[in-house]
Parts: sequence; C-alpha cells; structure tokens
Amino acid sequence: MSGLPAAFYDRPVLEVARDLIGCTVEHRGAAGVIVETEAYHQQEPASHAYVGLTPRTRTLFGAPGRAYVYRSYGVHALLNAVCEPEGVGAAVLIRALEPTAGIKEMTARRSALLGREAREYELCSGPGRLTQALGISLEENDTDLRLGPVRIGPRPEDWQDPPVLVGTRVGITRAVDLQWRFCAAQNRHVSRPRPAEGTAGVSRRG
DNA sequence: CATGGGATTGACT
DNA sequence: GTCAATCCCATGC
Repeated sequence: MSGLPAAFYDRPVLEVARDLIGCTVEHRGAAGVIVETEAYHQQEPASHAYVGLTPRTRTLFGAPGRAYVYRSYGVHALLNAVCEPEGVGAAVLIRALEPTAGIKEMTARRSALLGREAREYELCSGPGRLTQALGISLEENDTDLRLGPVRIGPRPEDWQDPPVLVGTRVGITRAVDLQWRFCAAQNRHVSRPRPAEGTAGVSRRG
C-alpha cells in the first residue's frame, strides 16, 4: 500500500479529518478503513497542543504526515495524524476503523485483552480498541505515516463513499461545542456515542 | 519533588 | 447508570 503524501496532511485539520474518512490504516498486515475521526488544533483548549510546545507535544508541532501516539488514561495508546505546516500544533484522532485485513490477528489481540472471543464490531470501534487490534503502541510515536510501520493510504477501489456525519467530539471537557467529529453514516464500526442521524450535520468532500 | 488530570474501556449495579 | 485501572507529563511549590 502506498501512503498518502505529506501534502495531504499539510492542510486545515478540519479538511483532513473529513477527507480521512474512507482512507486505510495498516500496521503489520492488519488494516481497516477509517470510519470516524476528530480534529484537534492548538487554538482550542481540548487539544494537547493548546499548552504550547513541550516534550509531550513535540510531535504535534512537527512535520505533517507523521503519527502522534500518546497514552490516554494511563491505559490506552491513541493514534493521531499530524496536520498543518510544521510549527502548527494540529492533528486528527483516528477513532474507529472497519476491519479489512488481518482480522484473525486483530481478533486474537482483542480477545486476549477481553478474556473472551471479541466480536467483529468490537475490534476497532474506538480509539483505544483500534490500536489494540492493530498492535500500535507508543513506539510508533513520531513515525512517518507514508513509510510505516503505521501507514495511511487512499480509499480502497471498492469503497463506496458514504455521507459523512458531523457532530461534537467525545470524551472532552473543554471546547465541547465544536462540531469537529466526523463519522461515516450508518456504519456499524463507529464508536459510542454514535451521532444521531437527522440531528448531526452532513459534510460533502471537496 | 508531589500532585492531579485526562482525546478510554470494560466490568459491574 | 457508576467506577477503577494505570501512566505520562504539566504544573506548582
């Protein structure tokens, strides 16, 4: 799989977040199509970059097209794609995937942590779940999303672009009103809470 | 150096 | 619906 060029990420983070819906994430043979994202930017307080350049946020302020992986709640590794020009702290959080390859390996990894057989819709329906399923860890922080080991590539040939629902971001306490969450409509692999169809906005690409 | 707060998940009531 | 797990790091003394 060829990765998306750095220029794809060197754009306003809201555009990248919307356009990543339908793109493919791959790690060591396991892969899925992105069905949910959120945008974060240094100018709003929910972003880690809001506090400025620190050791933690160094990757966020670095070159676009790299992976920002950090630990959440002391437990989960969360995957982001760094966006906008170098020096601007902005990234897209990858929140859910529709599994497409390596499902056996993903099921094995998730089942080991759950202590029971994981169902298909439980594999990648959440930002912590998808990194577990793909085996992505903090070691992948600040690696190139074009070269790997974590790669993001274009839409699969057979992927039908669904409407993209726009809603508010999940699990934050500040800047809660910004509609910076993007979800593929009517997709089983979107995480909870799923945006209500009919109340959420709809975004077109382009 | 001590403290506190998470871009979450899963188990439990 | 509630709540603990568990760790990185920003902040303040």
